[in-house]
Amino acid sequence: MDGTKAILVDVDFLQTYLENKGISQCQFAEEVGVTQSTVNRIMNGKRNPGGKFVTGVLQGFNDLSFDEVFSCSDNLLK
Amino acid sequence: MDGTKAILVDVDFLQTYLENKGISQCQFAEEVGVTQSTVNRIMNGKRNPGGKFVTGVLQGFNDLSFDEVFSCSDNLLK
DNA sequence: TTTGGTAATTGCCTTATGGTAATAAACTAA
DNA sequence: TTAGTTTATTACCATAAGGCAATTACCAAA
Repeated sequence: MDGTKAILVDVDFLQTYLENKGISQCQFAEEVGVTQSTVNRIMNGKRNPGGKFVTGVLQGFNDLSFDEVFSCSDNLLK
Repeated sequence: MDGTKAILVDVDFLQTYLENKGISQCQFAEEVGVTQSTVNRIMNGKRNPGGKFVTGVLQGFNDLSFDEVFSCSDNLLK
């Protein structure tokens, strides 16, 4: 909706990762330290991930790296 | 002030990097796409870097990586 | 059919990020 | 000394992230 920069999530990658590990959106939320509502909004492109989400993912899943999951680009929110 | 997770900046690293390159806080701010006030607040630990700052740094300075400049830990704000 | 787990959604609220001045202190060069 | 640059600070404001709670829909297993 605007041209501001934001951290983006590779939703497809994350989706696949979670499916392969059999982790539900709800479990994921808990591990990351945010609510299911927050995860869902981010996974469906209604919110950009903030510092709390990014940190939670990287701390909660040590096999994931910033560059794998996130990228830096322009805001794509609807 | 609280125990929430946030992205942190390696201020010493960034400070040194900018000094070595002879880049002022103001020039840096412009390159990153935020204001000098925002850069200053982040460099002095009064604000955590947000998505705009992180993205601006990584896009504006291709020789910098997320892992070099940032880390994921608990909020240290005063 | 009913239970249970999951994903999707939404309204309301709080807090954090970032902008916009504007100002002050410090330092350097002319 | 004065002008210019840089860093630090601050009050006020707008917007975005995230929580909370509740609801809906879907689908599989008992």
